[in-house]
Amino acid sequence: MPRSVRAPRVDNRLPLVLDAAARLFREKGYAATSMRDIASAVDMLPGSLYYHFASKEELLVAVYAEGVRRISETVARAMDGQRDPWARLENGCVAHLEALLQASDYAQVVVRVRPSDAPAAARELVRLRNGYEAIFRGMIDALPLARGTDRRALRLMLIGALNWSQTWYRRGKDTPQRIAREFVALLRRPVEGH
Amino acid sequence: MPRSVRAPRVDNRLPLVLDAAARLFREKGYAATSMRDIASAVDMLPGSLYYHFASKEELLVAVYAEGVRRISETVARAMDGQRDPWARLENGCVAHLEALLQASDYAQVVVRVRPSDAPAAARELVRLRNGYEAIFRGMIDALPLARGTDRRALRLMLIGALNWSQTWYRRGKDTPQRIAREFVALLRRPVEGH
DNA sequence: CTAAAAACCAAACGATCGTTTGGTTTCGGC
DNA sequence: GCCGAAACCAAACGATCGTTTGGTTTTTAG
Repeated sequence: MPRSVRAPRVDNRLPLVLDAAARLFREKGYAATSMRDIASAVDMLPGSLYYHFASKEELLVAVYAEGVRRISETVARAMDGQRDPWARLENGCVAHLEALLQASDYAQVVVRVRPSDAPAAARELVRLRNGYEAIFRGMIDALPLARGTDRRALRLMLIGALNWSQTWYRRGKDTPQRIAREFVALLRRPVEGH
Repeated sequence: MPRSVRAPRVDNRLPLVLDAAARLFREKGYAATSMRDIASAVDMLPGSLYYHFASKEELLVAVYAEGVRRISETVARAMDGQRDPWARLENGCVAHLEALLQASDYAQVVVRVRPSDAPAAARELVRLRNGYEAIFRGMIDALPLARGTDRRALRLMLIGALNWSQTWYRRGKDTPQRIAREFVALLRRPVEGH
């Protein structure tokens, strides 16, 4: 069961494989990316990938888990140092969008790939994603809101709006900071006029 | 160029093919659905599909176009009869979600499939989707809003939140009506308390 | 009734898919 | 310096992929 009884070799290309897989899964999606695509991106033979992973789905899980880890860490880091709940939410959303739109192929895989794309690993992928969303739930629950406000709807609306930005975001025309701040502002202050 | 110089036959299974393709593209995604999957769903041979479509991408475009047509019609129909801009928006969002979560496999394909999944047809798919989003833009632009409100951000936030609901919606636990109305309400009235 | 177009069937094409198997190189620890 | 594990290579497996080609059936218009 323990894959390494002694230290791994330094020429281990596993990190490169993960990077390439993350990039390709993000660009083309899970189903449209072949093991050969990933292997040739790191100058390996396709079969060699199976030294590190038992299947394509297991490789996806590894990328997905790393994606969740990176978003969680980024968002958590952006939150502390802030006391005000609204400031914590705003900083968290900015960090979430920065990871999703700029920084990390891994993070984008979490949003792009559906658990049902890898049936055997679906439950695990959902479990991983729920782990992250708990952070978001915490941010929302800390907000002082008007009586009767549906916090679940608020959370789902905000996460949905942020994640969907992946489909229309254009580098250079928008910035994650502006988008996230504007979304939070639209919720916070009344939008109706006259 | 005109495929039929006389009336098509009544035993034409083209509509069944489109229905099956829509269902499978929605369930499994574009890349993970094979022409053989679609053919066997309607008891056809794979090659026979090429009498109706020159390629898999062309079949996707047909499904996608029908999806856009159905959402547009549903939303437009739900809007008229209403005078108040906020009522029009609310009814439009409800109709959008009903199409997306309950009614139509075609509509779900429009949200699920990315234009980049079919490179040769990507521009056409984007064009089709922009046609629908124009309706949404109209609804937002008609709203009386507080000075300085970013209408583009408002539209993108609302559409994103609605479309993303596909990933967490559970039949029986939620209803499209409740979700859409709650989302609009969260934007309309101030959410901050104390 | 008949010709032709519509709507398929039957069978295969080459390419690519995820994966396996058996061997080879290369490095870390004693 | 040497041995065993780590990290691959080389080559192929059967299955499945989108698509093509040539023929067959069925229906419609005149």
